[in-house]
Amino acid sequence: MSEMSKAYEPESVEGAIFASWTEAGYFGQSIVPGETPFTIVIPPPNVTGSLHMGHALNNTIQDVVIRRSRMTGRPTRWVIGTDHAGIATQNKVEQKLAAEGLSRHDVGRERFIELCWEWRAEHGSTIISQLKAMGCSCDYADEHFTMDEPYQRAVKRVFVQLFNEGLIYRGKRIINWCPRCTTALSDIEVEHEELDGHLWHIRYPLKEAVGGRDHVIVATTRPETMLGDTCVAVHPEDERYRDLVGATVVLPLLGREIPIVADEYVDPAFGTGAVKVTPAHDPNDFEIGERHDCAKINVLAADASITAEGGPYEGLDRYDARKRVIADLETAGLLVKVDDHVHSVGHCYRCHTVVEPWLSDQWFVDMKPIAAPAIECVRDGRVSFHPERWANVYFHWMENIRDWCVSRQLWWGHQIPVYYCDACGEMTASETDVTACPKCGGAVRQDPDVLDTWFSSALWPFATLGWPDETPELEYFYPTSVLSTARDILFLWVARMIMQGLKFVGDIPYSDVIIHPTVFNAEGKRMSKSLGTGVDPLDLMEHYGADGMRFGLMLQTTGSQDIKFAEEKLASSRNFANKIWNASRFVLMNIGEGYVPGPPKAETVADRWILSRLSELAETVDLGLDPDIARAAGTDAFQFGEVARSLYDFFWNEFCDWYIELSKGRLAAGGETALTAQRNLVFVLDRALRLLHPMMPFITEAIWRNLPLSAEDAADSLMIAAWPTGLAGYRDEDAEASMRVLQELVTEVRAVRARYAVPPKAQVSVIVRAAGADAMLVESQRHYLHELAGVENLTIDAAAVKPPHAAVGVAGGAEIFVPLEGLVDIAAERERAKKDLDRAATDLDRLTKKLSNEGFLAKAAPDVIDKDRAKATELAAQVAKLTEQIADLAD
RNA sequence: GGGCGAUUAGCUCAGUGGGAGAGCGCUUCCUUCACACGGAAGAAGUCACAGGUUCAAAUCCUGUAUCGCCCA
Repeated sequence: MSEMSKAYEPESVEGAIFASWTEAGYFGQSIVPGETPFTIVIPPPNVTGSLHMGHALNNTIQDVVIRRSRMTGRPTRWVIGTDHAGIATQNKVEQKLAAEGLSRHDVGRERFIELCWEWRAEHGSTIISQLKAMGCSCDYADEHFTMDEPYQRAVKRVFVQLFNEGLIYRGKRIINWCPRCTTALSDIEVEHEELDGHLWHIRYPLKEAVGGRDHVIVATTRPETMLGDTCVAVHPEDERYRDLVGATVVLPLLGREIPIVADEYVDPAFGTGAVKVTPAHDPNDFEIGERHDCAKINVLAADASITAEGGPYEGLDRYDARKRVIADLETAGLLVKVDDHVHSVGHCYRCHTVVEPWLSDQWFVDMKPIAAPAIECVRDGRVSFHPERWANVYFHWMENIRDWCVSRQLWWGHQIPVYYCDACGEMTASETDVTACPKCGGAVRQDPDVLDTWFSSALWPFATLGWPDETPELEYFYPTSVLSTARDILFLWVARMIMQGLKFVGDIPYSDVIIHPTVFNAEGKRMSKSLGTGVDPLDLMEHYGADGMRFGLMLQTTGSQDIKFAEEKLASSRNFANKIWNASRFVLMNIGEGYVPGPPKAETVADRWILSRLSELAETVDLGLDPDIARAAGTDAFQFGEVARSLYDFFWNEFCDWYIELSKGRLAAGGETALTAQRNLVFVLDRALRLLHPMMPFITEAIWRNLPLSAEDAADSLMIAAWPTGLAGYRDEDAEASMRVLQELVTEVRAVRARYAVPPKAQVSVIVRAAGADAMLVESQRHYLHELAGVENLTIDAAAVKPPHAAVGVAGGAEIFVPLEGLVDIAAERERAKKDLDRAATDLDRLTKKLSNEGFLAKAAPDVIDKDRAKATELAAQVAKLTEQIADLAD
């Protein structure tokens, strides 16, 4: 493969590799009877969206898991598609219309929906193509959309069944209203933010004085809502107001007469202890109003301007109305004081407009009966969260669940399948279109509202597999295996998918939920396109390659709930890709024409060592990526950061830095020696590329196709090649211990060379003072010292004497002398040796104390004591040697 | 108000009972034959703070501080 460039160039590789996967049809996986499938449904990205860092991370995670699974031979399916995103899509199309000076009302509902479909056809595949650029191995041929015709059937089926079971109802309630989107929102679509505001104290005059008092003072954060006040409430036990209960107040500005009521809800310690009650504009006031039978006067229109109920303030925007109300109260001498006050204000999660609690007719799902089994399946372990702590967040929300407002005053979405008969008042829910009232035969009209987008996306894990039909896909792939998502989606989606899956399919939607960290920018701020604090994954892929971006993200994916995005990790990942490329280039360049593939042979210590290290790596990767293996081992699954680091360390610090270097001499030797070295290099590289593939699919595929493999190892593509197994037998503690000593020896000699600036090509003589097993070990590694440290004459002698002009060092049980006539600075050597001695003596001291501690000897694990004893023995020897060396260096 | 997370080298972070680690940055040396997106050697930490448990604590417990997130 002489055509391999000197540096890895992702842009010249990625497109062709992806095209080859597509052409070979590796993405779509069909049913294989008898095999256990592995399935992931993508959390459907918003159809209006484009790839952001959260997507990049989440989809890398899914691809890593699914690629590994595919290589283990399980039939895999990664279901892909997008979400119709009611509010967001409607906003996009309305913006387009606004540019032409039109509103959706100008074009009408039917045409508007057509325009939404057109918009989707034009822009809806953006994010899918970006997933392809990332290398994601989704089943692209089976793309879904939450407004597809079959999907619409699923939504209707769910709605009608819930309706018929009495679990969906219509009611006039206080809901969260976004006056910009002009729709209701559910509680969890409202984002609360602490804002600096004021607490206005307002004098409400009594109609008739009571006990000499002619007014009551109320405190409010929202003075404009006084236009809708229908009572004033005080706590029943509040002595200050007891005699005022039952009295009548004349509402300032409007003159409406309203009662003073006593209600337990009022907190006597807040404000003045007397609160104005606006039942149509506050959920708590609504409750008070219900208890005391007060009127509910709606003073806000859908756009948050004042209605005719607001008298002279009609037509004013809510904030202008506030200013006018305050000014008028002040003029009237009714504004007592204004305090600064921090309070929590709800904002629309889509457009960040301040939402209004608003009284209106909406559809609700009764959640408690559906929630119970969904709590149970997490309690009993059928569904696991990763990290585990998210289960507690889930429980807390599910156990305090409130009814879900599912109607939205939008046009784009699933129109509520309920039909009203004006003649007899009958209300019919139906999966099929209703044209006449089933009761009286009169004309019907369908409810104009649509369902919350999340209502439909909650069905995603089974609606994408064909439900409500009993398809073979549903039978085979459901329940799915893993769901990966961000923590802010836990309630919006995960909880609801579990509830709906259990309710409608009778089984959990997936067994493992990954809650991945949130990606923040380098300053720890939320990434936002509008604030310009975001980073575009496409730019990152251009700079670092898709693999570099993926691997850099995986390095940062730890158990922490936040990632402060570190671009330098992507840079080091790009460098890592280049390292992989060049190490592979080296291996391929050193395989001759006549190379015959064959199995590896653990011939040398280095061979045994690298195979042992490879074996441990494979185990780490399996534990980190396979939830079943992790469960069996009792460890936490999905350790992406640890897996990435292990791969990096193995490939760079072990395979490249040591094993490849140690193989150079053998390759040069030719014959059988070279052949064994070649086969071992190919074997380790092959297995390493397989293990790396899920995280770095492009570069590993590009290299792997050029490896000369035996028939049993070969495959058409790395993507479908076998996942490494059966490496456990290569574990070899002795080889690892020997290599540690060699590495110490080499590092010592190199350090001497660096200290005295010995030219790279110059050979040095080394005298090692060692006896017994230590001497044999060094002897066996004689040639390695030559190759790795430039050692020409190696003398191993138990009775060696330090030459006069020599640098000194200690490695394991051996002493090293490097004679450097004319170069050695005796005083500097002595200082350095003293420093080493200090360190060794301190460690030895600590260990000696520990080993003479009876508590330690009595209670510590035997292997810990043995280890410490061995260490103490070695340290004692080192101290003796260093002491002697220092004495020698005196002359 | 309740819950969760974080606090370890200049920066970003691993490490969850038994020798303080990585990447980036920094210092010195090296274009040697896979790679300068590289190699070799090195400097650098009161593991936030205070108690406690333990033979042994960065790691477990309690509390405090600071920062962040979620819920009410």
